[in-house]
Amino acid sequence: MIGAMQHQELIGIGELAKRTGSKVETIRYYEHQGLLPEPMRTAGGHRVYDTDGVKRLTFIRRSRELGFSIAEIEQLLTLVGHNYTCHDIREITMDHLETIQRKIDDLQRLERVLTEMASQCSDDQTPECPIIDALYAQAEH
Amino acid sequence: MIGAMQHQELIGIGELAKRTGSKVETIRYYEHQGLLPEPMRTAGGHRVYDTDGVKRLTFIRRSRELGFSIAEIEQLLTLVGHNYTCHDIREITMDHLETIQRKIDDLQRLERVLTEMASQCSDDQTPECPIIDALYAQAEH
DNA sequence: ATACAATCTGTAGCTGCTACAGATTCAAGT
DNA sequence: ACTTGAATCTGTAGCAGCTACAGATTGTAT
Repeated sequence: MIGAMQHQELIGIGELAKRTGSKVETIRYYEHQGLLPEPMRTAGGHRVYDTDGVKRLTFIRRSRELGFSIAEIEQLLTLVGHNYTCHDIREITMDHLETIQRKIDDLQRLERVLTEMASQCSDDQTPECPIIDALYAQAEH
Repeated sequence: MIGAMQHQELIGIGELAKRTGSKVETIRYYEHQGLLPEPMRTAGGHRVYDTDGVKRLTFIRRSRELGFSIAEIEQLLTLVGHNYTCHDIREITMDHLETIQRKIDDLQRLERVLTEMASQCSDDQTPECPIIDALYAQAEH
């Protein structure tokens, strides 16, 4: 098959930002971090993107929304670019899930302690406050 | 009553760090941020702390462990130094609780989505992966 | 041709530390 | 008194993940 050159729509960074729900500065930041490859440029030096750029940035943004770190996204993208298996991807995802679950646990512990402390407050106009007392107390552990 | 000068134990920054479970650099950071007042110094310029220093830093560390931000701790300490009521303190605490609960909600939403995605994985050696498909998909909202 | 928007690079700021480097200073031992 | 070696000093840079400028240039529409 002789490569049938397809017409690619070319867009600027502003349009890319709009289509992916990013900010222009964020796109440049990802490029600087190596998540996005250096794009083509106009004669004047403005960045030009094609459909691949939109796809890749969509991937990045979706991953960020799911809380993946830049480093994790780099892993995912490297895998996707080379030879990946569903197993590999699932493993990264499960690691990430564990991180999230640990954070949830930590926050829920804080929530319990703070709720307990606030419940002991009289909530009135006196300067006697169990919260302050607790904060000054040596942490016993 | 003639002021009975009490003997105050004086300690260096290393000892203060040990007693409060902080790092030396963190203490200097808090000082720079205005959370800790500038302490006395030895002739040579080393910081010297007394019991008040220990108390205040304990307060800060306990607050940080409960997830209060530097700004919130500043508020708390200002209130404590002036005329505070239990109500004031409780209000800051409840605000903080809401922030934490919002974070928990966000993380639990992530957890659900990621778990769902991972559950659809075949987890085998093929390069067909629902997670990757989902990440490339335009977020529909 | 000209106006105005978009983009360019580079740097600094945010949060809460942590980790250096290179220069003192302190405390203990001899 | 002298000499180590540990502690401390100041100042700066780094981490994550952006965001927000400033000041210069380019693109586009009329």
